[in-house]
Amino acid sequence: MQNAGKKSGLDSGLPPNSAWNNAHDHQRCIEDAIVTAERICRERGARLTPIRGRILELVWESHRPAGAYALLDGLKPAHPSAAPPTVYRALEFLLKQGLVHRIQSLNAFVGCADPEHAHRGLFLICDACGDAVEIEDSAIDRAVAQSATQLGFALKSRTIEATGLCRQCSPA
Amino acid sequence: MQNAGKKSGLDSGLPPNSAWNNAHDHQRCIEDAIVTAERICRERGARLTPIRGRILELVWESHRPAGAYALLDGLKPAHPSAAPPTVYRALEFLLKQGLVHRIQSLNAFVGCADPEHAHRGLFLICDACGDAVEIEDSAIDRAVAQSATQLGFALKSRTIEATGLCRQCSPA
DNA sequence: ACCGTAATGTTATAGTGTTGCGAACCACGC
DNA sequence: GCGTGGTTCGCAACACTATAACATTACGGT
Repeated sequence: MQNAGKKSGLDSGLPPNSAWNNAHDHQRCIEDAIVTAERICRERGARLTPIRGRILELVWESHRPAGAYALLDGLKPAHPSAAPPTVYRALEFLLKQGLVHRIQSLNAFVGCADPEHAHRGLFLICDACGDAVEIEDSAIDRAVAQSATQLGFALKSRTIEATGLCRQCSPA
Repeated sequence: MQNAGKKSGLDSGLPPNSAWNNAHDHQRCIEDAIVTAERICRERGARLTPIRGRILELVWESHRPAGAYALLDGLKPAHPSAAPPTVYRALEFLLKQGLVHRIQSLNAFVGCADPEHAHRGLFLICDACGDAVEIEDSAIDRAVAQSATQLGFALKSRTIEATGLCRQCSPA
């Protein structure tokens, strides 16, 4: 269900999203994400302003990574004065709070399903439907950390992004 | 890049001819890369034209990922008519031949030290000196493949990019 | 020499991200 | 209430990254 097309102008030509979990109620997805974000920000004393909240909603409108300028288009109806820096500043805030992730290979952003604790995810991006899912795997973490350590490299951040076909989009 | 060449003891400590090894003879790095590229292209019937060769040289001038427009600047003296498409076409060719890699998080390109066989690397990028080294780790490959398989995801490609401080740049 | 394809030239434009500065806003202490 | 200082936002311009579209040239095979 994370249908494209609800109320925003985020669509840019890819096939409509198909949920990786057929049963998932995407409206619930969004609401949960917003509620959680509000709580987290309250706890941390961070300000989830209307602009930032709206960007977060837009990011969550689908599980497809959203580009900054698509987000800008979605923001403009409610905030006509919005410009690129408006979006990038909001994204910077959301990234810092761990509420969204950046997908480097797409220059785009997706909501984070588990913003409570810092984590290093692995993204699986479907070439067909465009959906990206984030998973965690401690084995990968260990393997990367070990490789780095062997070279005397002090790891600070890391991103893993994979492409392919998700179950729904795979031929039979 | 590092270990330009061939087999170096693969896992213990620094590769002998590493970018992160002060002693490494970088001129040799470049020459090896060019010679290898010429041979590979000859074997494959691919045409390593002057423009493509020059771009490859430029990419290899350092172990720091080079942006397309920096490469364009380097290309212009010898090819005054060069324009962005010139560079991107050359890069497309080099990428297809496996002679360079793209660093997604930097929108930049580095030479590949082992273009002989297809491989999925892991890049360690030093925040201080900017050098990027590519390493391979089958354990990571397996871990990623396993995670994907569990979700019914048919893996096609994957990139791993990590940042931090290399040994030379680490505070004692 | 001729033809078809690959490679390059050329111009224009799309897409992504940043800088700088000043005004508005907000929390906080007085 | 009233500053005051830091955060957020408006606004304009700009810088960087990448591709589209079409014309032209060079190469390789017959």
